[in-house]
Amino acid sequence: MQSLTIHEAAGTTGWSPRMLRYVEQAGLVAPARSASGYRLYGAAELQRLRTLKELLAQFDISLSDVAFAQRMAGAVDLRDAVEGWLQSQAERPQNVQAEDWLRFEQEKHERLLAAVA
Amino acid sequence: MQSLTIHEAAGTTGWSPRMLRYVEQAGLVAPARSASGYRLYGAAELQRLRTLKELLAQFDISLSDVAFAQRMAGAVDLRDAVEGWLQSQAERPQNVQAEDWLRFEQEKHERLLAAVA
DNA sequence: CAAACCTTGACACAGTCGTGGTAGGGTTTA
DNA sequence: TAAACCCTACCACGACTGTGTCAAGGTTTG
Repeated sequence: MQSLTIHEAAGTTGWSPRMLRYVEQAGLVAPARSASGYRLYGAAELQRLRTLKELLAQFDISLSDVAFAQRMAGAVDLRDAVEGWLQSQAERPQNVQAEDWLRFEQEKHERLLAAVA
Repeated sequence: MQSLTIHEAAGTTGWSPRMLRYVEQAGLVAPARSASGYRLYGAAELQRLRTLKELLAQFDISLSDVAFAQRMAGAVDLRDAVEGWLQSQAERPQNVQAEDWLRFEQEKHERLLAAVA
């Protein structure tokens, strides 16, 4: 068996057991469960936990920021709404060329395809 | 002059003056200023404020979520780091085809170009 | 000039985030 | 079977979000 319990996983990732449960609740890293309900962390989860910790520290962002990014990545309508809103500011003055619009629309379609696939 | 003061802008957007200052502090809608420092809301700002309100209500997201999305849109390194992390989960099991990687890399490069342009 | 605005800064307060505990109750294992 | 785990469900507490209100002082305008 190459799965660690929550306490062992905490030891090798730098998170506390308490935080591992919290991260799971946030929907970011959900380990498998044993028959009796124990969390079983595999190599993939451990790696994700380590890189997550690094991500938060490096950019000084929060778990909820990453959770929001994840939600956006999975919900095309949300993502398009937010990106559309952001698009409406930045370069309204002068520097909006037709090409920007084309690319924006094209990427939107690609995302739609990706979401369906 | 087609610019409204903060109180007038509040009236036509549904935000309170207090919240308009808060939204500005969050970096989301920054109106121009008069010589004496008064906030001057133009048509573009008013529109952005209305659609922002709708965006928050429709998806039940927070100002800080939108602020984070804006930060990601402007910082390629942050965006790539977060998307890369998200990429590392979802479909690790079986359904990762080479095409997905190609598209991911290609979009990364496009974003780099877009950021420089 | 006085009323009615505007500005920044501060206090307040409920709600959420990030964390650590603790309690009551199963599971594993020496 | 008893120690050492694990689980869920709470309480607590500081920091931040969202929002209102108030204070001290400048600006616009009837």
